[in-house]
Amino acid sequence: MAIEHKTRTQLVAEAIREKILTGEIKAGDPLRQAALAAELNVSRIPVREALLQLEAEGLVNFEAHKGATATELSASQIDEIFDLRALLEAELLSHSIGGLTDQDLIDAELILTELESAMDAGDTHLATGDLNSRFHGKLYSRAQRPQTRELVDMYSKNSERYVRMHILLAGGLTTAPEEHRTLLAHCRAKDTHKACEFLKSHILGAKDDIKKLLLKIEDEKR
Amino acid sequence: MAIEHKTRTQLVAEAIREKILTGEIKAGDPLRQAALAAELNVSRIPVREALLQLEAEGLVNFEAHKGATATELSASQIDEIFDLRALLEAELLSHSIGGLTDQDLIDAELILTELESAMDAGDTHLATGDLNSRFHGKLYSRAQRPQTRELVDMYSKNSERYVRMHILLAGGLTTAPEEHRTLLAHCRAKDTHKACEFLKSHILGAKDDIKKLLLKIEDEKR
DNA sequence: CTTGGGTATAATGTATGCTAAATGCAATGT
DNA sequence: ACATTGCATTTAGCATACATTATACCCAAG
Repeated sequence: MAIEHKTRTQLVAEAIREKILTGEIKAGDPLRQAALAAELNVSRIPVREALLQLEAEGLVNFEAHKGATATELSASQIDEIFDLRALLEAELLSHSIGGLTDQDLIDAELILTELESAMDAGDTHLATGDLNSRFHGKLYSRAQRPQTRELVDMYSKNSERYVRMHILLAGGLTTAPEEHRTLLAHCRAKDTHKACEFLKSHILGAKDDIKKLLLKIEDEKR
Repeated sequence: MAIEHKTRTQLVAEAIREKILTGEIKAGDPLRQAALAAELNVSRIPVREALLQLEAEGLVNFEAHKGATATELSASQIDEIFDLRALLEAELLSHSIGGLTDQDLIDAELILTELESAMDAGDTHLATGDLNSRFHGKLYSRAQRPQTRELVDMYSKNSERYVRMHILLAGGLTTAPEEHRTLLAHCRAKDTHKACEFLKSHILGAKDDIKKLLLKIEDEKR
């Protein structure tokens, strides 16, 4: 395997992205170029370029001459993003489900088992982040829709911090873990329609939970 | 209206975008930072930042240490993009159609009239670019789905150059202009289902035309 | 006390120049 | 003749330095 040279810009982008996703940088916080540059021991140029990338990912807003801030998603924006996710992920799944091999399904089940034991161990961070997206990703892996996939990944990443926040504040996932089992079963049965509809309601269900919480928080601000 | 100060980066981005959309820069062409900087009388920094933005828009590929190239869309990528557009634009329309006012519909019709006279005058550039997107935009204007809208605009822009290319090579639009009238009628009737289905087939029809041409070109390369 | 304008300051935007990586070519050895 | 290594050239990446813009503050006028 070839070693890869990461540019400073890429490293900086990863660092800032992580800060935003973990909540170290909260929504609305201003991102000062000079401060970040000093902290990461680089000049402002790679910081600026990283911020531009993150803007494309929807994690920061970049306003000319005013600087960057971590994006603050309103309840209505969350609403829209999850609607988009439902739409796009169902589309992906419908294109992928026919091509899923037995091995793919076994792999997905293994990830699910890991996910469940992570949940039992109380590691919601791992369960909702990496493992969750790996499970969904496995189901979409045969879609051969790279651009759609990219969009889906982007929006997943973008909503991840809100899912995490929800877990913190609500004290756990409300979406039942057995939903994943059901989804997997539909995929096994190659029942595209049922699988997609179930996936949509799975995503929209998560949305409703998060939105409720967010609306409450928005209210409390007044 | 507030006057707005455009940064060099924005100006450069617009300039390069235009070059790509008009075909002055062809798909696959390398974009040399120094050359662009010299041509536009700026330093390489705004050029770099503009290229990063354009990468987010999908118009260029940016590879570390190798430079940027105008994205080259294969037939299968075109396929996927138009599928996405059909999906997303139908979604937008479904959210917008109920909110469309009489005035909106009149405005849309006016744009359509302009579009038709531009077509009669042989100005396909204007008809397919600005006027076409303004017509569709008017129909989506009440959707209150800013993120979806942004995606749709991005993909429209991205496919525009292929539509133009198609017109050049095929000697005209194959999609009948009266399709727009039909779509408008469905919107007037507030028939969401019919309007969305019609819109989808409208977009997918355009896709097929362009894909055919693209496949032919790809074949001819061998 | 409020409002308007001008200046100070802090932040972003951009130019210049240096560093480092990738590519092509030539020289050397097999 | 071919592969391989090293060098030279080109191009991108980045740091430093300077220019420009926005904002906050102060002072003066109403």
